[in-house]
Amino acid sequence: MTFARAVWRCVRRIPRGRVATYGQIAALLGRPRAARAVGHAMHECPSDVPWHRVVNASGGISRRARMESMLTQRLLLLREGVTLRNGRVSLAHHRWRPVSRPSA
DNA sequence: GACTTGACTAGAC
DNA sequence: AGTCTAGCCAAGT
Repeated sequence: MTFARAVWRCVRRIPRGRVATYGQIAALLGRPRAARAVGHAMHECPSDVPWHRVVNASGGISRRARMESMLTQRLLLLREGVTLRNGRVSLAHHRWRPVSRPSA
């Protein structure tokens, strides 16, 4: 099992209308310092992964090569009822809080 | 196995 | 609050 697969599995658990940060995903997988690697994994995620529900620690949409991807992410989030202010999600209100953790 | 590349972050200005 | 910097980690060369 590659780290990337573990990331995708975790992201698939994020419910509609909720978001998680790269660092949060990393922590859930037992690798609190691997936020950057999570981003790397998201770069090549399968279509069944709700990648748009992953934002950076500031609640914003991280920069990437194709700006189109950023716009799409904003659209998908709005469609799910996630409100953005100044291009940022209010993590206090929309952050996903899983009940159980996959690793320990 | 060393080196490079990012959809990252916390801390310092 | 915005910008910069130094660590961070997995993947692909």
